Amino acid sequence: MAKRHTHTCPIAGVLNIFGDNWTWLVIREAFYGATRFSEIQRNTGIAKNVLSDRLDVLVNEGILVREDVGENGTRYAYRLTAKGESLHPVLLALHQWGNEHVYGPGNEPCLLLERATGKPLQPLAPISRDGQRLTRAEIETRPGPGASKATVRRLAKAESSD
Amino acid sequence: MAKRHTHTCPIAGVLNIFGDNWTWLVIREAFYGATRFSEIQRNTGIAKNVLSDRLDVLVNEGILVREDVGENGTRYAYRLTAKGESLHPVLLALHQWGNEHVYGPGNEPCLLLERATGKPLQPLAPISRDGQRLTRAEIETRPGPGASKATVRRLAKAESSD
DNA sequence: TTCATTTGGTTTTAATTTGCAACCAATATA
DNA sequence: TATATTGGTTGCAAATTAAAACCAAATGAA
Repeated sequence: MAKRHTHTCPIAGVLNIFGDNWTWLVIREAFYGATRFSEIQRNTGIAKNVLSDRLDVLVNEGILVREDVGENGTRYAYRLTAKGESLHPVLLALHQWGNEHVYGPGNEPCLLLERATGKPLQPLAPISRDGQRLTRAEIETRPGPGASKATVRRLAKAESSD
Repeated sequence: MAKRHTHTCPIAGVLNIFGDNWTWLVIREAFYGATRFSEIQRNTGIAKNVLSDRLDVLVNEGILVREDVGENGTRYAYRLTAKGESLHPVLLALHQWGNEHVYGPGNEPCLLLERATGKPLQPLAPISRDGQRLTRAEIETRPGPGASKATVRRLAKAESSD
């Protein structure tokens, strides 16, 4: 978290919020249903001061909300907002990669299944309008309305070298 | 990168490799086609000693390979392995989230399009065997063959509280 | 052939961040 | 009233990072 990325890039933008380890683990906890400070701390092993800081960041970014439970006291619940929930595909992709490449088939700590059938969830993949899986080559990366000049140059070069 | 996560969890496992900011930017560079040390350094702004360290990690993890170009000299190219390429869905998910939630519609620095049609790539989402989008509630998270006792307890609690 | 430049780093140093333990205020419980 | 729990904050030592200087090998230019 030392240095902010200043170039105009969606990935760099995400990393300015989720720059460290712990932030993702906090998000994981939120998706697993942990809401309390102490609960998150226990489950992740994060230092209290760091957790405090990261929760502030996530609340300020509108990814979590801090609710006052019990009743006007020193008890709070942190919950995902809609913006937070929209991180689900990111988390799924990380989860599947971890199962496949960190632990490997047959050694997954935690499986993802379709609840209706009990079958393994298919690997997350980009899909075309007509439901076909898209390869990397079938996806074009193009400067958008918010592109900087550097981005335009960058992408021109990347596309031509592909 | 200070502390390794020790609990058995696919996400924690990924974070032990991709724990920091810079590692993801290096991966982004690899996907954009940057192969050279100096090129990656210019494009990311990462300090040379840190880049050196991160490239070593990625090569050791089998995510990049270091090839000797030019010919047996001091020139190298870093390229994604198949394992590295399999990070594509993660990167796409990050990219789409950044466009949507960091920059916002109409201000995306970098669009993702289906090359065949020029239409925006659909948001990455989990789909069922019969091609239906799955909500979070339709996905079950269950201890796998490599689960620790802690994971089993954890998930039992999470599922019951959903 | 000599000299400068580029590449891909390593080393050094200072500043920043982390992990850890101690502490604390406000409730809740016995 | 005393004690425990929750959700933090504070202070400090240790680890990590950023920035700059330095360097060896190979290439290119004169």
